[in-house]
Amino acid sequence: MTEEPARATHVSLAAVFQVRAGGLQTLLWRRAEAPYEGDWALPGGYLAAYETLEASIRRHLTHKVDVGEVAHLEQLTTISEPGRHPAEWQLATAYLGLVASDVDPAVPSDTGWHPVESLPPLAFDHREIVLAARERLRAKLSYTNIGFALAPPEFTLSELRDLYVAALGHEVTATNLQRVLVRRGVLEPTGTRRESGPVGGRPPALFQFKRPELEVTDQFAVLRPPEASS
Amino acid sequence: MTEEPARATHVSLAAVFQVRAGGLQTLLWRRAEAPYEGDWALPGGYLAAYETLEASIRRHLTHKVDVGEVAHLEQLTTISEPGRHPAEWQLATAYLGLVASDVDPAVPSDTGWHPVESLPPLAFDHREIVLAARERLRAKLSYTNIGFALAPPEFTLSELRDLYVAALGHEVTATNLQRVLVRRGVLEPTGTRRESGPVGGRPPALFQFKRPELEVTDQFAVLRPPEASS
DNA sequence: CGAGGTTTACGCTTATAAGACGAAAACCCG
DNA sequence: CGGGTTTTCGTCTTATAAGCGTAAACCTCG
Repeated sequence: MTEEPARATHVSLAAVFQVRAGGLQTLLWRRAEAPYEGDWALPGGYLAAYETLEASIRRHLTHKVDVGEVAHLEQLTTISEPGRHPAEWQLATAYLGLVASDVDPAVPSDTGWHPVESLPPLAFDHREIVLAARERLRAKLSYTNIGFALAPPEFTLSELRDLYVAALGHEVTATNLQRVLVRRGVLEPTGTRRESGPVGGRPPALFQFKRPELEVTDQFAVLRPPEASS
Repeated sequence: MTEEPARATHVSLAAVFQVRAGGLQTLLWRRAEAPYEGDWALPGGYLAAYETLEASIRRHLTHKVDVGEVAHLEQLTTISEPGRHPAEWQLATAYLGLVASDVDPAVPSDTGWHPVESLPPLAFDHREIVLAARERLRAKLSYTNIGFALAPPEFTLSELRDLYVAALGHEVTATNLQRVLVRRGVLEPTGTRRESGPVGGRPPALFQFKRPELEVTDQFAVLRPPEASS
């Protein structure tokens, strides 16, 4: 029995976040065709033959933003509700993308940044995807070094705190942020300090993330194994 | 421009775990056809037209195990490497399934349980999927109440500890396990105690999980917001 | 019926991590 | 040089987890 299996179309989508104007914003483009003509949508598009999902989302992102500016990209989930597209049977694999706050990539005229706090009407199930992506980001800020993808190469603790505040949506004290990140070994001072600005005040020390690859802090593994004694 | 997008085949797969004989084991079946004829493989199969991925994996699991015994099922990731199937362009969405330790579901003759510690040669990329699923399980044991899906409705602390030991692969002290889980409010004593067995010893108290739905402990959100003062 | 063995339960102590707070440091401006 | 501002650092308090020892509750066997 060699029946032909059913084949759905498949798209890759990405919720690309950047902290702008003190808030978390996501990249959207305005659809010019039905369905959902005129609504805003996530960047993405059809998977090409023999193409990897990650290659696909990178290819489609290229049309909306310089993909070199996307500091982090990870798969979230695959959505398969048959009614998610009104006209065809289409699966969607959602990605989370992050852009550092010190760049302002050029985007086409149909594309722009929108605060996640006040999203316009979105096409398909894209609103749910954006909110799920934000939850993933918030969770990972706690137990990984994913903050490196939101921050410039060098930054002061106040600037980093502002990024965390924007992404997490609640206050963060710079003191504790420093201790937590330094203890985990993901943050280190560069040794230099910024020339003080026009407002005065003590010139802040500059910090950087030690490694620009995603790392999970295993410190949150409660019931962890007993220390291997030397 | 209304080009036809490319369409891959799509399968759902599940790494179904159960603690058996003191170790974590996964459900495998032996392939009778090429490719990978004779190798062991994860349960799963083609996605049917207009079928949800979760419905698909449940349908395929039915052929290998009583799906009613699967206490937890969650999506892991979607794999799209074009070379993962030697003959066709096939995507795969992997699931993690858990079966409580007090049941022994009937399985077909081509299907059996295998210790994750010593897997036989597996077809396709199924070995990686099993190991990734185990990592997900281990992580979630620390910050969710997912243990309910591995444990019987009622259990002693020693039994629960044995389940955690088997799943985590390292020692766990019953004292700390109890304190951690009770503090999080996921575990509660039933009030009854088990009649003592033939070995003697103090009869243990019986416990149960409060809620059989997956819950995430937000306690691991470091840098959490300041307490809302009343 | 009591001693010894076994398993569970519980409380005390120690270690570590996080949050709160205030003082000191380092700069600007007038 | 004094006042204002921002950063930095240390300390105190609280919360959580781990280690450990002892008590409790049951069995069996002599």
